[in-house]
Amino acid sequence: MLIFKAPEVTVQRLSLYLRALEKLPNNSVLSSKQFSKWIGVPDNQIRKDLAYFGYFGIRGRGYKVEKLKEEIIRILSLNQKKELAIVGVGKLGTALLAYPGFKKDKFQVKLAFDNNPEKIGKTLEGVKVHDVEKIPRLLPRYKVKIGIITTPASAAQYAANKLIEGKVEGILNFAPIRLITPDNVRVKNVDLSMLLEILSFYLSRNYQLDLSDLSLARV
Amino acid sequence: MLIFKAPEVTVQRLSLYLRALEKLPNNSVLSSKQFSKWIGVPDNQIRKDLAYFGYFGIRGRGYKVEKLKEEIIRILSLNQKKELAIVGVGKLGTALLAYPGFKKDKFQVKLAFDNNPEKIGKTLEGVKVHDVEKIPRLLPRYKVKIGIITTPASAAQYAANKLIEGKVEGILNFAPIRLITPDNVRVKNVDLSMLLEILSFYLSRNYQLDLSDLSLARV
DNA sequence: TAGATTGTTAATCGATTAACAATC
DNA sequence: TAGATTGTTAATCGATTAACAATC
Repeated sequence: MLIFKAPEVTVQRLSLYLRALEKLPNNSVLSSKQFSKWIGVPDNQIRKDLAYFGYFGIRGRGYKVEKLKEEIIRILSLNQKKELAIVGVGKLGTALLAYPGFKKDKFQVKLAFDNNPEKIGKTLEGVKVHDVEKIPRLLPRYKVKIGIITTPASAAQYAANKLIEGKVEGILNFAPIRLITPDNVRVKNVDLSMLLEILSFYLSRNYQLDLSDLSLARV
Repeated sequence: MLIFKAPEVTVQRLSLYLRALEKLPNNSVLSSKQFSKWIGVPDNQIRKDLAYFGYFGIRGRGYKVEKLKEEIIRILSLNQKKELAIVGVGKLGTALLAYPGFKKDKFQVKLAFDNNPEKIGKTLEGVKVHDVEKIPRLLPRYKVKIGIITTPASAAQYAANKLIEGKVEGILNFAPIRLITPDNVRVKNVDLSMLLEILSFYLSRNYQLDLSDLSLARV
């Protein structure tokens, strides 16, 4: 079946749907309308998002929770475990090593790297810290396809280059810098100071104009 | 002057522009074309983003770096220091307490909260940990307008409610849950497992179809 | 002045929302 | 069958990109 490529926001929402579905009993059935009301995403958007990948519902009835979960898991390819490597075990990197949000059954940090000789060889949160130079050699051995960069900005591009040499296909980047990567390596940035600056922008801005449905605002 | 409300992506890029501009000498002048080449954002988009807020350039010449920096700082209201509070001092919260990306001159964590009696009263990274129940009382005293939530998902909405009672206007949420907040409280989510799931989706998907400029893909 | 580049309007693109035929 | 809800097409909305008059 030929379909249009789904936009990334759709993939994002699939992840959201899955998380919600996991709170429901397997044998229940859910209409997009009910689902919409619960998670706050329009029902037609839910149906559209799913339609990019196939038809999973029953007309007149809704979606079987178990079936839908399975399908989303398959679409996101969460049926096989994903091994992770973290580069840069400062405070943030070390915290992420043991982050409970990375559910052990789906994502697991297998390798940690740093360039600080005092850290190399140590074991943090049960993960041994290696020299960054070893990234290209160790990654394939541990089947790591996703790297997490928690180095300072100055070291991030170098870390990315090593990860790319190690044949990762995805990078989660916490360093405040735009990485340069080949097209087949997807990067998701977590740019904390940018996020704070966005919040700063909206502080004390008056939303009354928005609420009145005017799209004009006075500077 | 009346202008259309700028979209959030524009605010996001302003933050990016500022970071880049800070690497240039104050007295230099930069055209949008040069800037574009450097940061990889189309020149007309740069001009459009800036035009939401005024006209800062010189026709035929470009933008004075110093002036542009000042304007963006003003737009993002980064000219006054922003105090932060962190709720939940587990590993991630503690790491963020000392996060160097929160430049001390712009953003500073003033308060930390937890509900664990063993942590309350301790001082971590130079910040004293208080009982979450004290959030509404302490926040105004420290002029905190932005809260960071690093609790488990199960405690996040309660933390958010307390922050809202304490009159925050922005929340940076690391818990994997969609918070419910009033319209005047902006939330930015950092959803690490969602980000990993997005990366997982794109793993091993072949981009050849994209590159050939077909927008059709075979499932 | 001639060349360059801004600020802004118009055209395009892509995602969201609305609407409804298909069908359980 | 009648009512409900999917899957999908069409309309709308909003952001990006293209184009260019204004002007340094």
